[in-house]
Amino acid sequence: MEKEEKALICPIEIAMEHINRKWVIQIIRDMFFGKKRFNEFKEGKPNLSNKVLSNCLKEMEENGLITRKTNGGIEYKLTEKGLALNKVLYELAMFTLNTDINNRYYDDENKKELKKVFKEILL
Amino acid sequence: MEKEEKALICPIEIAMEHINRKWVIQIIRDMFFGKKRFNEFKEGKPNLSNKVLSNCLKEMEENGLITRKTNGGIEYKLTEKGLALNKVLYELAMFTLNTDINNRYYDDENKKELKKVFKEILL
DNA sequence: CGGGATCCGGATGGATACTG
DNA sequence: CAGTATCCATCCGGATCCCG
Repeated sequence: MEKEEKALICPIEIAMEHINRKWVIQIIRDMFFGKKRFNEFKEGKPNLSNKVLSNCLKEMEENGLITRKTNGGIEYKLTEKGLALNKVLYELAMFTLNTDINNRYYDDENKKELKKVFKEILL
Repeated sequence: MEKEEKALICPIEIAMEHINRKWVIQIIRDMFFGKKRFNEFKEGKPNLSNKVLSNCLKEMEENGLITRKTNGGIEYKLTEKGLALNKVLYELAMFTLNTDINNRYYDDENKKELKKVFKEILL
């Protein structure tokens, strides 16, 4: 009997399957910033419809990123696994801030402040 | 005259706009692993059609992640900006490896080896 | 408040065949 | 080798209305 071999799937691809969908990363970011409820996630996202948000939260729950609990209304929380995305989010933010060399999106002061905020919240 | 304010878009969202499309991350990973040519990117991706790959490479070029140059055939290369995604890729890989606590995808030896490889190539 | 049910249109992905 | 050109399927987002 030979040793069982699992086909080695690239871990990067597996990670991307968790966060590929359009709103997932933004919702996770919101949760790191303290948001918990359905209608909170919709704030500032005029294009996010109920259906899409609902599906999104469901998929995130199936993927083990969040939990859904009743607590005088329904609250969503990051799981251990969801929290483990902190460094991914941090590096995504740093990528943008570090490659915005022509200050297309931010001036130097913005960058400094944003780096500080993301570091405090995500690391 | 008041100070000009740019609307502050979340840097995480901007980063995601670069890598959201289905094959982008895998192509960038391939490039970190030394692949340069159209047909090399197709290896191991039976569902990646010519059209989709072509569009994908075009968009990545527009986004400043890669360059396209003729060199006895056409070669794609990561730009400085593209290379700056190294830590994002690394953290994506680590996320999967660190949260696979039930060894669903990898056994402990695989994990150790994969961590080593990604560290060498991406950091 | 936290969604579910429908419906629609555009974007995206994929297969196949062909080309300079 | 590095794509284009078609055609087709589908997914997905978004709008709207409805419900317990």
